Amino acid sequence: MSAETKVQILDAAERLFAEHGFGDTSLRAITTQAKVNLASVNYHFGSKKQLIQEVLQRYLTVLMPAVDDELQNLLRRQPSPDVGQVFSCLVKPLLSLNLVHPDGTAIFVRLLGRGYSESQGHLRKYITFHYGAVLRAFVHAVHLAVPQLSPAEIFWRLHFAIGTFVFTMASSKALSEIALADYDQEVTVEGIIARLMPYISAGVGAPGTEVSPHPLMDIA
Amino acid sequence: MSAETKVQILDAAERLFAEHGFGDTSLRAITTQAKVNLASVNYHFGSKKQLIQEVLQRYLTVLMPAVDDELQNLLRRQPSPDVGQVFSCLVKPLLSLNLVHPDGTAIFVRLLGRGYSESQGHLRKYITFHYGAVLRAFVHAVHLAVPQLSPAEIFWRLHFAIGTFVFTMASSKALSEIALADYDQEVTVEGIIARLMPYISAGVGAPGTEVSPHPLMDIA
DNA sequence: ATAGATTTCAAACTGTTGTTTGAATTGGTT
DNA sequence: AACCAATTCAAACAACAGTTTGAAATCTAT
Repeated sequence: MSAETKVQILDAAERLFAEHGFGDTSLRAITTQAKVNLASVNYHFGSKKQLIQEVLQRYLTVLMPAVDDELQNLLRRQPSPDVGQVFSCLVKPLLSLNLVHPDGTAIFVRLLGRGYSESQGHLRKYITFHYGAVLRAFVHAVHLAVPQLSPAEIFWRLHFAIGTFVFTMASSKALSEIALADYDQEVTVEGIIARLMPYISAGVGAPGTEVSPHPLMDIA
Repeated sequence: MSAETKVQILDAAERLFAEHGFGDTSLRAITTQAKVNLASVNYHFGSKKQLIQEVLQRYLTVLMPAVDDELQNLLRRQPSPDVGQVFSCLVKPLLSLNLVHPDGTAIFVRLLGRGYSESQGHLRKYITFHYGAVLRAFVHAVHLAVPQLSPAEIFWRLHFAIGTFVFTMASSKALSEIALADYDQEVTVEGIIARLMPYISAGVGAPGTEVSPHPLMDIA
């Protein structure tokens, strides 16, 4: 029954973390919802911090290799991809999280948003450390798609894209409610992702403006 | 000396809120940094919640009327603006916050990011209630710039843009450090905003794709 | 069936949070 | 100078956080 308890904790934790954030979700709230004893979190995971890590890990170990596969597939059949194609490599892997877990895509992507804005760069470092190769492959593919942009420009644009994505997903619940009330739109995660792609593709692929980062030095 | 204490609390609070978020900043941390007594927060502001509100208010009362002015100026001399011109209406008002307060732009925009992702829609409602007219004026201007997009599509794109903006600014400190280390770029808030503009303009102005929000209904 | 390891449980512990209290101090007005 | 209101202050408050404890219960393997 050990595995049972661990899974119940992870399932309850990911939902509460996604909805209220890591800091504002207490272990008591998690164990109550998971119907397990309070102490079992520390018994099975050691600490709250490690619980958070395992919650994210469960998704990352599925997502990242899938993204890597998609990228390799794309570049094999299309050595000069466009931006839309590169970003589309994220779609299927993201949606496949729905098969791993009901509502998995939405939950993971909200967790990602929380992790990026709450953990002061902790999550970023974790991903960079454990999945650096996949990240580099992705950046490389983007570079193939928009070779006219400098590496620095690509760096910024990619983080803009992450921001667009992560923020939208973190607020997706509220946004969906507004869309339903104001525009009679029933919204799904797939729908939001589909709407995001043109925006991100156009943004990342926008004409480069190698802005001087030292406006005052133009005078000197 | 009353005004003195209030201002010191607000100044310390906005910096700590911007850096660590609202939930993870204790009143004790604020009062220590402000060099005032712990109880003075409740004396002058009533509660932590109201302190947060006043911190944001101090900026919104400067920013929003300025944005309104810029929008009216633009539409008067350019009844059919493009997307870039509309979003440029945000730039000067945002940078003017730097005059109100040292580093005001960066602080405010980080607060905005925190508020949007942490306060579960509380901030959004506050802004909508108090500055609904300015928001509508902005949406109207965007509609003039991209009349081919449906109101629903504009709604989504604007929130994508907010996400891009707010997330970038919330992580601007970390991003600036990376940019400096990896690309030898000294980065300022002005520089980031300048880089953001082409991305957001291209994203919001991207060709519309009125995606079916009910993918399964296509089959039925 | 019994011994030993694993897991659960209620309870307590330690630290921190926002808030309140009532006395001490300060400021302005007459 | 004397009074009253406004402000500051140290201290305590209750609620809640994550974690630890040691005994009870359960499972596993001989």
